[in-house]
Amino acid sequence: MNSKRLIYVAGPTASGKTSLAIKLAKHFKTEIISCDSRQFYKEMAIGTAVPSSQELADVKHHFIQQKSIQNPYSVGDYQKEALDLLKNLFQTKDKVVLVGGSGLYADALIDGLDHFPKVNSSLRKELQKQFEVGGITALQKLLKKHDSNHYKKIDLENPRRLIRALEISLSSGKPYSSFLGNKKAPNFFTTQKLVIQWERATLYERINLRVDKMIAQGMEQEAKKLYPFKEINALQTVGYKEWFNFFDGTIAHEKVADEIKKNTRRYAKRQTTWFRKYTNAINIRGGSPAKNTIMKL
RNA sequence: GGGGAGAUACUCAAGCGGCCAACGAGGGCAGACUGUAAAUCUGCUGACUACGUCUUCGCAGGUUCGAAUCCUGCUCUCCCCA
Repeated sequence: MNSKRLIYVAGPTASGKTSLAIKLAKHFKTEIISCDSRQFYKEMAIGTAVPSSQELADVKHHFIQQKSIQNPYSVGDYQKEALDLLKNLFQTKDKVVLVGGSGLYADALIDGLDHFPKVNSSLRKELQKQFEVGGITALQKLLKKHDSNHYKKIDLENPRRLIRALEISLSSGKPYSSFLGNKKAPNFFTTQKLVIQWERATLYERINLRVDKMIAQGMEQEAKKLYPFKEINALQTVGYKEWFNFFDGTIAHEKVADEIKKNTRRYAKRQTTWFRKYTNAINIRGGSPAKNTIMKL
């Protein structure tokens, strides 16, 4: 039996993951790994509700504010880096806390990730162009030709998915699906997932409050600074996109907050859907664990 | 007081005799997800004892085999003239 344990604090945005994670990390005298795909970036602090400087001082955090939006960073990169870090941490700790709302990133670390070959970026642009010219059917036809297996399984209406499968297939000369299904979960630790849950209405109130707080903290200025880089992937993010729309003149200033709130609700919904498949998770209702929960960890 | 326009599902908004439980958009709800993931995509959205039934298009009548669509009256809203 493996004595090393990763405790993953999951839950939708604004559910209180940060404070629970800190509580747990302090209790176990350990450190925190973030799996929040936007808190990675040092340029995005206010709009991603990064932990406060006090919180960061209390517990050592990893993957918070350490990357730049200028450097593309993928789940694959994260998976490798976080796994190495985890190995290191488990040298001296029995427990490590993972926290963040990016389910894909958490799963990649916990369950492993298949290895895919590198893709040159011009290929994606090329496929993107084909999509613009020939529409979704152009991509569908291509995929049918290059990976008829995956063609049967994939969401054929989703250009992103089609392009990804195609860029792998085309650049490697092997079908995308041939790279699937070989992943192995790391075996030097076990994982306990905690999912924070709130009544829908309560969560929405928390989201609204958080957005108002972000705006009060100067979210607009932060977004303004990043506006020149609005095409960058990392900035395809709730909260920033809406400000960019305002700077573009697409939406009125007084509508920005409501739009952010709405899109944050939708994001939270998608997260909830993702976490629903964590069948062995401990549900933390109302954000704080029951007395005996910590014992079980 | 006179003239005109309009009232459609949660909201906006098409429809102008049968193909209408009613186009579309928004909002909401549910779902998918292997390097763009705070991204991207899909489905549902009158009610129900649901491959069928029932009740809807301001209200009340009428015409018609048949109306959200035509007629009459009423109520309300908006605009113009007094």
